[in-house]
Amino acid sequence: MPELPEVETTRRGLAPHIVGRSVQQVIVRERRLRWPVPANLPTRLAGQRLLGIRRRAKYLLIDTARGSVMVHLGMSGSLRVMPAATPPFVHDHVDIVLDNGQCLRYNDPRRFGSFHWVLGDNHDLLRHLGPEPLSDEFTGGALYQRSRGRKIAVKSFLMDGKVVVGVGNIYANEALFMAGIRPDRAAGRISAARYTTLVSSVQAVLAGAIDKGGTTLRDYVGGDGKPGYFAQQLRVYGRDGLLCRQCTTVLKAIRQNNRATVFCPTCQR
DNA sequence: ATGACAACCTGTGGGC
DNA sequence: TGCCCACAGGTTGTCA
Repeated sequence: MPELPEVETTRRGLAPHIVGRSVQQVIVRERRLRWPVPANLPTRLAGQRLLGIRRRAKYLLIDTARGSVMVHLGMSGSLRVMPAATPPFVHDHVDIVLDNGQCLRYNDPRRFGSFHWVLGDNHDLLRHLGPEPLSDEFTGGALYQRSRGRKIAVKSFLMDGKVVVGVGNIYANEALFMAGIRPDRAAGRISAARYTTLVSSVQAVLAGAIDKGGTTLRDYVGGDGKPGYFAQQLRVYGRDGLLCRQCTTVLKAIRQNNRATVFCPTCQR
């Protein structure tokens, strides 16, 4: 479900409800996520005060004085704050019970998400991540250099977490449309100038989506339980067979690495 | 090193 | 109505 804007929206929604609170207990109903939920997580977390909540790529890091809980929402995960007494619904796998009668509840039908306990952000899953897309390190020049000699399609290149983090299928499609670049063009055959445009497009699309509270296609809700409204702004994703909003050409769908790609054959070259 | 692909899961929607 | 298949917002690991 979530790409970077949805994770960031979740982070912003949760922060006011959990930061400063202490953890009373942790209830793990289902350990079998992408990786098993660490057996010592409840012990590590119980009694700790939550000092802050950060995001790195699509990971959420909830800090305590002893270490941090690292949560990934995978494809279908969500985190919500609710009264701890709320009866658990199907796929409610983890509760972090707070000291005010509320709890932070993790739901994930597909169980592609994960929980880790990390110290000092030293974790293999964080180690090899590329730059944040909304940071100064994400530049056209860097993309251009890194792409030389690569035959991989530019869309796949853009979705490679070692190149830049947080750009998933929806926003890769949208950013390439905005930049006027065909998703199936070889990454190594795109000019420096066009990569500069692409960086701006990625940033504009992600920032715009964060501003709208993310994209709700089916059932995504942020930490405050509200859906996102970016779906109304989508130019190509999910619009194959419909007309390009810019030139009225019929949008074309292809599959790349078994993911849906939609683009305008006229506007994107 | 690179790039294509399978794998991990459940739920939903379309076609028949 | 029911059944089967394709597909869904992600990422890692394997293989050629």
